[in-house]
Amino acid sequence: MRWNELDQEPCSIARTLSVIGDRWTMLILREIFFRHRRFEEMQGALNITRPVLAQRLRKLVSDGVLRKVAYQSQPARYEYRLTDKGAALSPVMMALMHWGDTQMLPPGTERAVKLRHCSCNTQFDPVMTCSACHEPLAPRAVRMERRATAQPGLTQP
Amino acid sequence: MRWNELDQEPCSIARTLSVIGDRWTMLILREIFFRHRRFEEMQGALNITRPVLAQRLRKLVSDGVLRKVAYQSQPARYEYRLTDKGAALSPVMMALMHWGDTQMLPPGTERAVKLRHCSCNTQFDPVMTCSACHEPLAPRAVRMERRATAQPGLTQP
DNA sequence: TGCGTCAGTTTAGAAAATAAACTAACGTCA
DNA sequence: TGACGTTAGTTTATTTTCTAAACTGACGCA
Repeated sequence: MRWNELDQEPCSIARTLSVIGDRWTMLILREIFFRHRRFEEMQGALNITRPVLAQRLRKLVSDGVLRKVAYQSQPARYEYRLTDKGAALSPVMMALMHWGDTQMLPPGTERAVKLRHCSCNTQFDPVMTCSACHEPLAPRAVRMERRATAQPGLTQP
Repeated sequence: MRWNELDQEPCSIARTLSVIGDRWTMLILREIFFRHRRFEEMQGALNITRPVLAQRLRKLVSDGVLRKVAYQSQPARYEYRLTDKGAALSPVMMALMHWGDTQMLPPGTERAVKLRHCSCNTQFDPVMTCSACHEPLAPRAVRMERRATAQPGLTQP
């Protein structure tokens, strides 16, 4: 399978990865979540090459994750902001961050980034819970079940 | 920045992406979450090229996300299973899936994959909540705050 | 002996990323 | 007026990575 065929997959994980699953996109979005919204700002912070940054921003805009907002004219200059669709990625971002904090950090190391919940104004950890029973989801307490119908390219003999 | 320098970053998102942030790794892990654990099984289901699959599995094992478990000898054959560190990625997987379900699916389309919570035996949606107030986290209700200390390569004037 | 299965490796060509320089539109300073 | 700086890219040449297809090797089966 070629990467650009991925958005045709019936699986939501595949479709999501067709948007954010490459080497740089989530890091670009991290910068946006940090409110670094401009090209030079992101380029300097990430040390990403310019052609890749330009191409990724273009794709994120065309995928509806970011939108360009003019912050000056003459010359026209735009910054990149999250759409609602992009803001909806925050659970993904938090989950990535929390895994790094708990699984990749040498014990005793302080975390580089903290999360603050605006409505209760507290530092917190993100906890994934079950919409039915509202309990936290233990790592092996979840089964992913494929629908019975044919799923070309994904089924298994 | 080269991709292989990413695991040196102080940011947990960057460190996580150094493990799972490339084009194929999360799809391979999806197969493992679906309990497709063997090379041929994954290769057929994903239509990934064999050299890439072999290299990614090798890296996931060396990163401690998967482990090889013998399922026969003569010839020795191994399958790939999640370690605890790997199983801890399930919130990431669920978050990716939920974003795809809610943001990428044409309205009215049925979801290809459902989640079942073993302890309450119900189909559910994953809900990210605040560890402090236990409320669901609204998309824009979270602030990511960088620690004040110097973070080479990440700070911003 | 020959075929089939599984888990890869090898090789050649295509695609993508990197690094460094370049472009373009403007604003400022002198 | 002209040189320089800022911002947001694009261009070009080189390096790296990925793809596709074939090949390897250990065994089981008939």
